[in-house]
Parts: sequence; structure tokens; C-alpha cells
Amino acid sequence: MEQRTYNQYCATARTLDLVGERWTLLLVRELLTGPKRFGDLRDSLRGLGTGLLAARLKHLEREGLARKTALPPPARTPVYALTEAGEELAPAILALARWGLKWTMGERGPAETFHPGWTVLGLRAVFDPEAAAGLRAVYEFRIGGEVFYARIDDGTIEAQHGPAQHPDATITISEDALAALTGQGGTFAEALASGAAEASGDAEALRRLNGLFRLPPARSRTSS
Amino acid sequence: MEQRTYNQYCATARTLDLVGERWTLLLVRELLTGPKRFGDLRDSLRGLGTGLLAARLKHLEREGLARKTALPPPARTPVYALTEAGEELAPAILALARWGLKWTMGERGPAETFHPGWTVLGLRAVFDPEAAAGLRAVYEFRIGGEVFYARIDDGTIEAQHGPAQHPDATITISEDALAALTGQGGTFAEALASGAAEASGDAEALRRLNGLFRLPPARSRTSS
DNA sequence: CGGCATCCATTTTGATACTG
DNA sequence: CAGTATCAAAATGGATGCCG
Repeated sequence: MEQRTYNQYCATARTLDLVGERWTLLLVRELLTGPKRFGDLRDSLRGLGTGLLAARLKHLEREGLARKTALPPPARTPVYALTEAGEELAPAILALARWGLKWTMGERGPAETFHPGWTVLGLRAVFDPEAAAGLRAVYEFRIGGEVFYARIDDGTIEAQHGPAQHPDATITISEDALAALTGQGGTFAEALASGAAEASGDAEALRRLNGLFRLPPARSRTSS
Repeated sequence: MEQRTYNQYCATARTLDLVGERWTLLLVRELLTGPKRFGDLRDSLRGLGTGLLAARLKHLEREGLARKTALPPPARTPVYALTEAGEELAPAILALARWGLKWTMGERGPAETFHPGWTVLGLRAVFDPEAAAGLRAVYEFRIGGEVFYARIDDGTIEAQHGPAQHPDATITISEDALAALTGQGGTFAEALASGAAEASGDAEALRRLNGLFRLPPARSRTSS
């Protein structure tokens, strides 16, 4: 691999030499919400064969973007995690996500797969630091068997797969409602009102939840 | 083209369905510094054949990211320009560039091509809005036959191919010096001192030039 | 010069079968 | 599970030739 290079002395081109191949950025996207096992990755990325997945992971390892490690005992299952360099791809991926939210994200197509983790990353993409000024809260999201937490700390957000240690508030929401929430411009308040979501915990934390995420108004590309 | 899709209801995946194919983002990068002719694009992107270039351009047109138009008379030459949707890919491309500047950009490889325009986009990538507070200035850069301008206006920057209308300052610099400047962490002041660059124009504008661009400290991916 | 069509060698990928 | 091996289909790169 990686014999095919753009051969340009340009930061963008060199970055794309490393992560521009098919599936690679989506692989990084998966790892951005926490370490994942080989099988988890395969299940999240339909169409990516096991051979190519193994090759991509090896490539990311060799290039210092990810590493293979083991979960702490007693689990000990092998997982893939991002290195510091890999984690720092987050701004680029979130920028791609913001563009996509604005310019591509209408209805869910009939053949399209969906995983809750993608939306959790979406929350990070539309997080508004100014709206979170002075807020310090941990939210736990439960979506169809999966659990995520988001830790807000005065303008910063950290969102990962897994349960929160000490959640200030817990939100349970259906997969479909969640998909609609970032796909069309819905809000948590609406989801709660319609019964598609339930929430419990600190009232102040829940009250501020809505303003934290500012979905860009959707636009059509065919106009301009 | 574009029969190959990730089929994921995810903003990042949908974006990559549109611009994730080989060459596409580099094509957008070229157009971010202004409209370009077919031949200009071909010359900038070595390895991209005319057939694939034509196909990619059509794809960008069909998807509403670029459009084919004509330069105003008397030129009338056909050029490709970004639409609003295309322009808005800038944050994502600049994020990729910033990552590349930090994690990939050592020495220039022997086989690597280089074009001044890439560096001009690099300036945009490392532009520090806070350092430009209260500054309103237009700079013209002359690099081996090519001319670019950067218009700074209180925290915003606009950088395009072409001469400035009313430059406050003009900087002439060699292609190699420019490459070294964004590749290794050089500054304009050093380039001027070493004679690799010349500058003229408003003294205040020139004095503030250095602080405007903050190259991230280079890091090795093999450490972490 | 701009741009499309064609042919062909090489890579990349997708899907599946197979092994520890 | 995790990962390899294998093979068919698709995408790419490069060279040309053509046409307005």
C-alpha cells in the first residue's frame, strides 16, 4: 500500500496520502468515539471486507495514527485505539461532518445504514462552545442498547462510547428519533415533548442541553 | 462515477461520497484560490490524466460544488469556479492542511511537485484571527511569476490568485524560500533578513505580517 | 488550448471462503 | 472472534488520437 502517492509538497496532499484512501477516514471516525474491536469496526462499516479492514488498520498502525492494544483485565480483548496524531484528525473530520450536515443531510435513504455513534460525533460537530460557557455537566445517552457520554466543561466537549461515571443527566432516545434529530433540524426538547425521548437528572443540566448544539440550516447544493 | 457509495446515514460519510474520491479534494483545493482553466488544473495535478480530470470536474458540476463559466471579456476563456457549497469546503480542507503541517511536513521530497498557490492556502490555514485584530491590510505576494493577494480585515483573511487592487505591501519571495517557510517553521522576518525575500510598502502592515501566521510546531507521528 | 474517447497495464476494491 | 487467502469487478494512470 501507499505506493500510490500524490507526490506533492503540500500539507493537504500529504495528509490525503495518509488518510485519503477509501474507508480510512471513516475508520478514524469510528475510533474517535473510543477504542473498538475488529468485529465492531467490521459491523459498523458495511461493504468493507475483512481483508481491506485489516490492511487499513495495519496502515494506520504503521503510520502512527492508531495502535493495537488490549482492554484492561479481565477483558483483555484486543482493540484498536487512536494515537495522539490520530485523535487530532478530529477537527478535520468534524469539519467534513459540519459540511455534510448543512449540504447533504436530508432524509435517510432506504439502503443507508445507521449507528448511534455517528450521531454522537455529530453532536460534537455542532457543539457551540459559547453556549456552554460556565457549564460543567456530564450527560449519558442511551440509544438502542448503546451508551455514550458527553462531558461538557466550559466550552469544551468530550464524547465517547461507554457509560458515564457520574452523569448529571441521562437521556434515553430511540434510534430513529436520534437519526431524525441530526438529520432534520430537530431539538431535544421536541423529542422529549413527542415522547421519542426520556430524560432524567439535574434539571439545570437538562435545561441547558438544547442550546448546546446548533445544527446549521440545511441548504441545497443545486441553488447556487 | 458515484455509483460507489458508503450508504451510511452519516454526514461525514455522505460528504466523502461526494468529495472522497481520489483527486477530488485536491481539485477543490486548487479552486479555492480562484477560478482555474482546464490546463491550469492539469498542470497543477501531475498524475491526473485529462480523462479523469474531465470526469471529476463534471462530477463536481453535477453535484453543485463547481460550475463552468467564462472569464469576462475580452478573455472569455472557460474556467471552473467553486459554488457557495464548494467554497464552504474550505474549513475542512484547511483542517486537513493544519494537520498535515503539524504531522507530515518535513523536508521536500525529491520527486514532489510544488506550486506557490499551495503555500498561499497554507497561509490561510495558519492565519491567527486574534493576531489580526484591528488590522486591515492587503498584501501582494509575488512568487516565481505567480501573484497572489491576501486581504486581512480584522480577524478574517481572504487569499486568492491574482494581483491586488490596492496593496498596502508587496512581498517578493523565491519559490524555494516560500516552500521552506511553510515546510519548516520559518518566518517572513527570517526570509527577509536572509535576502530570500524582499518587501516594500506600508511599514506598519509589514511589521504585523509575521505575527499573523502561526505555524504549529512540527511533531513526529512515531512517538506517541 | 480544451476536452472527450479509447485502449490497456496496474491497483484497488468487494465479497466470500477459509484457518487458528 | 480475529484475521488470511483468493478471485472477480471496478477504478486509476498513461498514452494517444481526435475534433472544434
